Amino acid sequence: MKLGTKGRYAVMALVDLAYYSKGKPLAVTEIAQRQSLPASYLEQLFATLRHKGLIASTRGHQGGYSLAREAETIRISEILEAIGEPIETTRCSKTSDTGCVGTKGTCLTHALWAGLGQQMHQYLNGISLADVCERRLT
Amino acid sequence: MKLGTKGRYAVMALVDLAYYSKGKPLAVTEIAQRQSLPASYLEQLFATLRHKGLIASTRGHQGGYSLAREAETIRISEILEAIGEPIETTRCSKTSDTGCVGTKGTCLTHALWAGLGQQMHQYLNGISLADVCERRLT
DNA sequence: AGCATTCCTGACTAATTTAGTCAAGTATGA
DNA sequence: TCATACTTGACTAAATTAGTCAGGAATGCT
Ligand code: FES
Ligand code: FES
Repeated sequence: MKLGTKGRYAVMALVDLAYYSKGKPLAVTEIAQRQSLPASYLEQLFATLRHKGLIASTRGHQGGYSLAREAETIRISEILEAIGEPIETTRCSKTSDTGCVGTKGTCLTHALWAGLGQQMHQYLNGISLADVCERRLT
Repeated sequence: MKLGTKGRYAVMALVDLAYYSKGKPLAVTEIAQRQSLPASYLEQLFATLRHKGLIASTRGHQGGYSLAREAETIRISEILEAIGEPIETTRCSKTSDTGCVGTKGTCLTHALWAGLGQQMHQYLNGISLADVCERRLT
């Protein structure tokens, strides 16, 4: 049950973006250096975040990335889902081929894992980028 | 952010054990069949669960495994930790070589992930095997 | 005693996922 | 025109997961 670098990096980068960008777009290399993340990897992540509409890009000289919306309105749960790091506590939902669906609909532990997933989602959905920036965390 | 089979299988098996064992020990193959889990894999898992003191074994004919303690006193969080599926939302804690510890102690998102981890642990710590058996889940 | 049953252990492996790198191209402003 | 910076896709090394397999050891039943 671990969080991968993809999700962590994405959130770190967006927090950095929200924190240091003053209206102007920031270059990937700048963010990568400041957060000590691999720049080429971050470029990949930013590409998908852009496709998902969380950030906007400006090309050419003085270009870079900026948040597509206000930091207050971007929730952590959104970022993780956009980057492809979803909360998967159950294994039965989608395909059902690898799923643990028994004869009686769901396995004995389904409700447990579903509850855990809901708990996590609730937490991450209640926190915005701005909250992290200003350290408003419980 | 996904739960591996190791953790899920361990909990499923212990729930089965708590649910179907009436004082008598149950064989691994029986549990594996009922929950449709790979038996040889489950044997491995049960070995480590025994070493951690969560279950007890009886060898020979009519042997099998039984809970070492009352189902009411075994928390899900214990099982996951025992089986080696810990909650790892941060990456800085232990070794610090792969950690994302920046110059100023902790990275910008540390508190966020720590909060998530605490949330998860709290949830799983508040639920016992007996709770799952009797479907007392929120 | 002998035999079936069941736990017990360690080594080994195939497949998947993660965590990236790298190279080449495109757009932009100075 | 040139340096800057985004954009894309292909490729890969390493780690982790999810098991299998073979053999051994204890126990109770007949
Ligand atoms: S987790 Fe949904 S059926 Fe097992
Ligand atoms: S998660 Fe602890 S310092 Fe980044």
